[in-house]
Amino acid sequence: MIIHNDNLDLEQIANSGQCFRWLKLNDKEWKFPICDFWYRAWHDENNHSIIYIKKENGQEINEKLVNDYFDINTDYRLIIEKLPQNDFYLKNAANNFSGIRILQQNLWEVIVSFIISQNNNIPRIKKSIEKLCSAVDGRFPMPNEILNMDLSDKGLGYRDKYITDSCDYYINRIQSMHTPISRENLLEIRGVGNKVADCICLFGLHNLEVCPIDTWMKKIINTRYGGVKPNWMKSEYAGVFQQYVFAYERSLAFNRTK
DNA sequence: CTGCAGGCCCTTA
DNA sequence: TAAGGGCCTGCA
Repeated sequence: MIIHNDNLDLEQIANSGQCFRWLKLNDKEWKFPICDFWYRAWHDENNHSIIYIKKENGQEINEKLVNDYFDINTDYRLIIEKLPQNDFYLKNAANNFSGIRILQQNLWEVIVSFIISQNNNIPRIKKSIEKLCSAVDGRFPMPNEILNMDLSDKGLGYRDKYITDSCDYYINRIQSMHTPISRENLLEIRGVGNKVADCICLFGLHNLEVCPIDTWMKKIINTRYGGVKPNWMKSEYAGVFQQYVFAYERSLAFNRTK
């Protein structure tokens, strides 16, 4: 399968922090899961806008499934055009990370992943998720499967009770819900506070207007905007803009420590 | 050895 | 409504 898109960069997406199960295979190839199956993708050597994708098991690809995952129906170029033109910091961030997209990942996986992410670092988050998956043959476990697991060896720390709580909540409430899941619903889960709920809304429910405020965003508000939350954080595509400045600020910090 | 990492819960005031 | 301590664990 071939995708042609100017606003899709595998490296930028993999490092954006919205997904924890992407694997870098070599200089150019990435491996990632969509709906219980693994895929592999790489950019054309001569044209970065061309992305080749194949399924690991060699089966034919359901192209709609992959297009939905990469949110191909959303035009990120148009979103970037909408950002405030007088905000040079945000413009610079968007220009440097215009290949980031908001993936449409499985809601359940997003819920668990971001509960694990609280007060945690990325290597350890990935390790915990990997251990959960390896208990069920490498796919992401369903709530009832997690409830049947021994969680003590998954490196979850004090979050283990939050995970079992979310399993109960998913089985008893979310699965049978007739109306769309709301932020208030998510906050009912023990271990889900404002920030985690926002991440689930953005990455699991694809609410692009939601802008999670984490320690990086707080730092950005303080150092770049004089302690006042800029209006774009409350705009229609605040979640997308958040991804741009998040990646940008982290790249600056990374270069400083090198 | 501390400090802390993409917070949240719980208790106080 | 706000402030502060405690929390699992691994890595710098």
